[in-house]
Amino acid sequence: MPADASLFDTLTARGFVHLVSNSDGLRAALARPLTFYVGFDPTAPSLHSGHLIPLALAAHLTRAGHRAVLLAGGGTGLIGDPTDRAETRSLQSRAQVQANTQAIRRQVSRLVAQNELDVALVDNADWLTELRYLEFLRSVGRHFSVNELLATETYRARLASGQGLNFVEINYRLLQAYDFLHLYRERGCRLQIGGSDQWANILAGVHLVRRIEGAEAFGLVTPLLTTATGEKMGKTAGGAALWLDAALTSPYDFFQYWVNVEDGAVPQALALLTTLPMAEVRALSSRRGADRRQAKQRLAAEVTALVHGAEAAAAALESSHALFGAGGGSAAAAPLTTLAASELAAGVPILDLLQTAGLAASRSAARRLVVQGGAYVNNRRVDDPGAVVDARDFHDGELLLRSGKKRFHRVRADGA
RNA sequence: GGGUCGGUGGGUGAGUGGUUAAAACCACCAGACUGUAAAUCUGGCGCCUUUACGGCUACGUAGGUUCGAAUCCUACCCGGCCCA
Repeated sequence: MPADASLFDTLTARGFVHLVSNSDGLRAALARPLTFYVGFDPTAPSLHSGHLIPLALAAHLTRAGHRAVLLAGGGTGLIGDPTDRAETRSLQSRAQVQANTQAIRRQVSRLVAQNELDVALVDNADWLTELRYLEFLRSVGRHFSVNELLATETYRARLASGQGLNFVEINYRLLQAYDFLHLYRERGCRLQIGGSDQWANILAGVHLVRRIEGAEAFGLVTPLLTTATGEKMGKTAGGAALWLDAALTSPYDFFQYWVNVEDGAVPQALALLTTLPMAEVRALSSRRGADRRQAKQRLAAEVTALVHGAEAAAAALESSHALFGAGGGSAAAAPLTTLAASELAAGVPILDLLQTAGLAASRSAARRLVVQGGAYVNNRRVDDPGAVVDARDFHDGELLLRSGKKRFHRVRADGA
C-alpha cells in the first residue's frame, strides 16, 4: 500500500494525535515513505498496556508504507526515565537491564512477526555505551539550556515537591534526544512517536536534529488510554499491570480485562487499539445498555488477537462465553491448577484450594472470602471455612472454583 | 565534609512511651443493586491457628533503655534542604 497524504488525517480521526511538533510539515512528509521510531524502556521483562497505543500507531504507519524502527532502551534503561516519577528511581543493575532488554526484544519480534510487519529492531546500548563524556558534552550538551530543562513539567514538579532531582535524571532527556539524532544520521529517521508522557523527551530530539543537522524531524505523541474519570487504564483486577507477555498475563485474563473495561472507554479503545474501520468502530460504540457488552467482546477479541494471535483470542473468547454465558463451549483457556490424585484422596480443605489456585493470597484471605460469601465450588456457594473438597466434587476430572462474580479457576484431578 | 530535617502498611499520610496491627483517604477484595459496565450502599483489607477481646510478625537496619517503644538512646544505611 502506497503512502498517502490522507494518512495523517486518518490517524487524527482515530484519535492518535495528541500533540505534533509540526502538523502541516508531518502531513506533507507522510506523503512519501518515511522512517520513524518508537522506543521502549526495559523497566520490566515485558511491555504492558501502556505500550499498546504507540504499537498500534506504529502498525498503522508501517502498513501505510513507512519504515519502523523499534528501539529497546538497553542504554537509557541504565539511567532510568524520571518522567512522571515522584522520586528518584533507583538504578537498575546492568544484568537486570540486559535481561529485560532481551525479553522485550523477543517480545517485540514476536508481535511484529505475528502481525506481519516489517520493522527494524535496535538497542540504544549499541551506541550509548560507547559515548565519550567530554565529546558528548561538547557536541550535545551545549545545545541544551538547563533553565529550559528545569522548566518542563517532569523536572519542575520534582523541584517543587522538594523531592530532589539527581544529575543522572537530568541527563536522561539528552540521551533520548541523542538517540533521535543517531537514528536520523544512521537511518534517516525523521519521526519519533510515543505516549504523551514522552512529549518533552521527543521534542528534545527534534530540537537536537535541527541544531546539529539543520534538518527538520518530527515528533508525535498519542493520548493515554484513560477511564471516564481520567485515570490511566491498564491495571488488572488484582491491581497488577496488564502485561503483553502471556506468561505474566494470560490471554484469557488479557481478554477479560477488555471485556470488563467501563463503557466510556470503549470508543477510544476501539479506535486506537483495533484496526477495525472507523465506520464499524462508530457502530459498535453506539451500542447502549447491555448491548455494549458485545462491543466490549469485540474489542477484547481484536486486541487479544493483535497481542496473542487469532488462535489464542478465539480460545479466550470461547472460554469467556463458556464461563459467563449460557454454557456450552470449552473453558480451556481459563486458568488451571492440577492436583495430584493422592492429594485429592485425602480431601483438600477449601481454604488451601483457594490459595493454591491463586484466588486468595493467604489462608487468612481465603477464610475471609468464604466467610463473606464470595467462594464458590462448581457455582455453588461455600460458606463453611472448614469445608473439604474431594473426588466427588470433580466432574469429568474437573472442578470449577470461583471467587466473587467473575474470577474463575479450574482445578483438574491428575491421574484419576 | 559540616549543619539540619526526615525514613510508617500497595500508595498518600496521621501517630511522638501503654486497648496502636497502627487514624484518614486512595487502591484492592467480598456482599447488595446491575449489563462480566459505571455510580451507590454494606462489610473486609499483616500472617497463623483449636477464631480467641489467642499467638506471631511489622513502622529504614542493627543494637540498647524500659514492666512496656513506631514513639527514648547509640551506631549504621538511605533521602530532602542549607553551608562548603
